[in-house]
Amino acid sequence: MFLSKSFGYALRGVLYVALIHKEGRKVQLDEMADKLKVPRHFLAKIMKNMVKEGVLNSTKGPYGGFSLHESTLKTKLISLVKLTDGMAQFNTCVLSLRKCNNENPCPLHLNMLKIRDGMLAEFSSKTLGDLLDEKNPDFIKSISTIA
Amino acid sequence: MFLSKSFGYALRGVLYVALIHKEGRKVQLDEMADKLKVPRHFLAKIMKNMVKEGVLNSTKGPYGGFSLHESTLKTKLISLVKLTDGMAQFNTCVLSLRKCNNENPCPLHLNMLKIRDGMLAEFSSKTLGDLLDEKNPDFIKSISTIA
DNA sequence: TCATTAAAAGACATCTATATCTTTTTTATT
DNA sequence: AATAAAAAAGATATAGATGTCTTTTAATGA
Repeated sequence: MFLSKSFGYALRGVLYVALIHKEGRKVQLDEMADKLKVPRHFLAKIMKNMVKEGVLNSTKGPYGGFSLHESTLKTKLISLVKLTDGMAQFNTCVLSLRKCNNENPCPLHLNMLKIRDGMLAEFSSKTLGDLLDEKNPDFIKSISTIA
Repeated sequence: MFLSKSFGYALRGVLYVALIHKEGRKVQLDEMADKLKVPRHFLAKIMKNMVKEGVLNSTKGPYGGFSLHESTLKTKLISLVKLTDGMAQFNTCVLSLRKCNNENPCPLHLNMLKIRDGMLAEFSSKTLGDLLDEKNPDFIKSISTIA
C-alpha cells in the first residue's frame, strides 16, 4: 500500500463535506458513513482528527455537524497524509537500514528517493481545492461508490 | 510504507547470498540472520519462498545452504515485490473505490497513476544484478548494518 | 544404516492498523 | 431547567503483517 485506508477515508470525508457545503448545509456522521460506505465510528475518529488539526470545523448538538474551515480548500494533500499516515515513510530506508543516507546509500536508495520525491512534490503542491476544481462529471458519485 | 519489511529482508537476503557466492561458498540461515540482523525464522520463511519461486537455490543437509540460481541476478526487482507484497497495490484505488479507472477516475487517480507507473517502470527494469553492478564501496556493510 | 546437519513446513504468538461499542461533553430547543 | 441531538473521547475487538517455536524432510558422511 502506498497510503493507508485512513487516508482514503479522510480525503473522501473532507471532499464530501466540501460538496455538501455548496448546498449550504452541514454534514453529520451518519449521513457520511452511509453515503461513503465507511465504518461510522472509524470515520468519526478520523474526522475528529481533521477538526483538531484545523482542516475542518465541527459543531456539536442539534443541527450540528461538520463544515468547512477557512483553510480547508487550501489544505495540501500532504497535510492529510501527515495526519493519517505520518511522514516517516518518506524518510525511512525501505531496507530498514538506519544508516542509509546520501553519503552511505543502500542499494535502493537512489531509486526510492526518486519515487518518493515525485510523490512528495505532487502531494505538496496539490490542495483539496485543486481536486474539486478538476471537474470530474461524476465526482460525487466517484467518491461515494465503493461498492 | 511503500514496501513491506518482508521485501527489505528478501532483497538484503538475496544480495547477501550473491556476495558470498563470489567467495565460492553457500550461505546458511544462521549466518544470514546474524549478519543481516533479521529474525531467523521469519527470514527462513522468506528465503523458502524465494527458492520456491526460482529466485534462489538451496540444498539441505550438511554443507547445505542457499546459493545462486542461474536466474538470480537476472531477477527483476518487481519479481521480489510480487513475491513478498503482491501486485494489488499497483492496481487498487488509494481511495478504495472499486469502480475507479481511466474512464471513471477518482479525484486522485491521475496523480497516483503517475507515481505508481514511475515506480513500476523503475522496478520492472532493474535487476538484482544491476544493484550489484552499481558499485557501492561499503556495499556489504550497507546491507548488513541495520543497527 | 545411523547420526548429524540444515532447509521445509506448519503451528503458534505478538503487534499494529483497522473497526466497533459505550460513555461523556457540548449545544440547541422547548 | 429538562430533553434531545450530535461530536468527542476512550475502551474494547478483529484481522493481517510480523515474528517465534517445533516437527518433518532431505542430504551427507562415517
